[in-house]
Amino acid sequence: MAHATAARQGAQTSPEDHADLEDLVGYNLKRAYVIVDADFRRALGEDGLAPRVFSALSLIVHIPDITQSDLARRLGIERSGLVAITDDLEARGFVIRQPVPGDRRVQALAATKAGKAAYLEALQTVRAHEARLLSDLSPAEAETLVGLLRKIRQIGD
Amino acid sequence: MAHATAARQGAQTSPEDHADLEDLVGYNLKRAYVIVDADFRRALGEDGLAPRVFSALSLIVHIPDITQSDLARRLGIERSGLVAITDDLEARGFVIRQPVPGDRRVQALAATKAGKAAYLEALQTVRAHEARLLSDLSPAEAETLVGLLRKIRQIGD
DNA sequence: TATTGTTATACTCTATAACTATA
DNA sequence: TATAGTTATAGAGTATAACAATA
Repeated sequence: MAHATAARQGAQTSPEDHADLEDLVGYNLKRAYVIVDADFRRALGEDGLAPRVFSALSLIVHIPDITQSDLARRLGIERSGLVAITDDLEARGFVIRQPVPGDRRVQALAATKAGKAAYLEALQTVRAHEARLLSDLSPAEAETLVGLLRKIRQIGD
Repeated sequence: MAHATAARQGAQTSPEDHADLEDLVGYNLKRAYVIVDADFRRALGEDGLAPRVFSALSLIVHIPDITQSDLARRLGIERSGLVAITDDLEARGFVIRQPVPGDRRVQALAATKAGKAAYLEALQTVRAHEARLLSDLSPAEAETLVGLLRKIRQIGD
């Protein structure tokens, strides 16, 4: 049925009109994401924090003694994916895994002094990167963009 | 210098405030992208077109005899990445590689009848997926979102 | 039985570099 | 020399499934 409808519409589609793709939210979302992601990595440098590592560090700094499971849930990724991220942060001396009294399965993540300082420095770099990348958007537009993206995020819960 | 500034701000940051991350465009962009990408794949099914294959097919349908190099440039990826995409579309019988008279290095890509029909059917599925995912956004908001994402894309040129 | 952290494994997407055949 | 398509390869990022320790 969908096929027949599609075929019927096909007769009306001119070959030169390629607005299809450019009008899709998903396509624009991905293209924008790729640009922002690449610029983030460029801004933080070859040996800098990867986006996902920066995000994890941010939550660890702000939520003391967060567990890996909780962190994974908040970041929207699987628990198993957090191991490499935590290893990365631990190897840099930014985070330590701490035993939790009362539940020996759990390891609480805590940012070290160096980790907190590194986070705040990275945050400034990230904010500069975003300011540069969003220079064509007014502050109001940037806020609108974040609000609209959050609406999409809420549906995906 | 940036370090000293960051350290100074650190003293003012309360541990409970984790607006940092949630206010960053990049973070929201990625989270939204992940959701839309996953729903796209779900909508088109296990053996359906992957997002990048759908995008390529869209351009091939709309720009007859486009070359792979041109297509790669328009999609913002490397030439080498297009080989697998073209192989995929060719294996499905949706696209053929055609020799171009006058330059034997080039292979023009052309959508078959089946390819055109499959594209239009997929487009309907994609539009339904986007309508579902963007149900919390008004048509005006969706348009605003696309406009803002395009502004980001333009900077990354 | 369920949960936490972990490992092993595989898959997608992408890039870089080098090759070939042409130009 | 330069370009189009291709191959080989590697590196992120992610998921799934299974495991040991613990609850």
